[in-house]
Amino acid sequence: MPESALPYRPHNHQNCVSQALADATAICRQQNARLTPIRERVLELIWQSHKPLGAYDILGMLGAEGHNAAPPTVYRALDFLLQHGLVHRISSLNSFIGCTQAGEHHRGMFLICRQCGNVLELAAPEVAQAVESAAESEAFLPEDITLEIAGLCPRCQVESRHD
Amino acid sequence: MPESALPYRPHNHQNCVSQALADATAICRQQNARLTPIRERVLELIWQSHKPLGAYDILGMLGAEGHNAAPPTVYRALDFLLQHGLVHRISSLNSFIGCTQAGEHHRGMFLICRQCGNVLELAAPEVAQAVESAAESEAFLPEDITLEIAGLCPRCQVESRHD
DNA sequence: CTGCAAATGTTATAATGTTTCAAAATTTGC
DNA sequence: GCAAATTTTGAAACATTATAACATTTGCAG
Ligand SMILES: [Zn+2]
Ligand SMILES: [Zn+2]
Ligand SMILES: [Zn+2]
Ligand SMILES: [Zn+2]
Repeated sequence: MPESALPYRPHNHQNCVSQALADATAICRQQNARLTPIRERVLELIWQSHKPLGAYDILGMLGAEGHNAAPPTVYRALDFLLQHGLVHRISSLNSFIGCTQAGEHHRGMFLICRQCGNVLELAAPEVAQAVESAAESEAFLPEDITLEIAGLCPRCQVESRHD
Repeated sequence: MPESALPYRPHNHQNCVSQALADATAICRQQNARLTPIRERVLELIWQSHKPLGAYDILGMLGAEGHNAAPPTVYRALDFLLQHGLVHRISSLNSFIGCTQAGEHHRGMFLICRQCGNVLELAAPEVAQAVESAAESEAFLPEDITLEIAGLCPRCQVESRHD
């Protein structure tokens, strides 16, 4: 059993945030995209934790800090961040999470703890490979893969045995 | 390249419907569950094609045939059908599709054509295996797998080359 | 028949996401 | 620098998807 992955144990999360923002800045510069204040702030809010946020959660947070935004503001920022591979959308939760592999070409796979709500993004190339070969066996041309695993993270498994 | 799977080519679709309804009847009897007229009708509507239907599509169809139902009626029927493994929910589309392997224990994988809208459900045990072993490598206990592949079906690939 | 539990009806409301048009900011060509 | 073009943001209304709460009906066991 591996050392527990970041979301599931205490860590200096400020590092996660700073790193994500620095990466985003670099990626946007490289792609000639504008990481405007709103977009950056939304990204930062999403990175507040390893739990996904809904668009209206973000909207509420922006409101609480005085920036009275309407839904399109948030959805546009999210679209931008999705477009540039800085966040992922978790379909099964209607929510959004920071990408831990921004910049790299990848197909995310998400381990979602139903207990604590934390999400771990895995690269899982062998899964992507299996998916692609299954699709190919049906002559299907895959473009976008949604792969979300709900279950119990290591920590919450332990806790659930303490009852 | 395999023979094109059912959704992507002409076939006697009435067979699909009858089979699905017969299976549902058998499964419900076996599980002591009541396949009431509304539930059966919703299942039949979903099976009208191999394209997923939204809850409000179903609601509209029920309305058109004189049964003036409200949203909870449809969502309750859908919950029942989900519970008993007779339909699947496609998270990325907020819609529902008939299960082609009702009764068998399985984790569905869905190939969704973005052009024609048809959905093919695959068993893909080797993908499930890869997913489970990736989860295990993180000491994660998977319970529910959402695996939806959007792309182009064989037919629509051919058509898109005719432009 | 009677009483209980499951299923359905009904109304209202919550949560999520989009369209549209106007205003402001930023970039581009000169 | 400056005007035009483009991108971004603001704002209001609206559309879609889903649930809560409570009343009523139905099916069934005793
Ligand atoms: Zn962190
Ligand atoms: Zn957990
Ligand atoms: Zn068919
Ligand atoms: Zn197609």
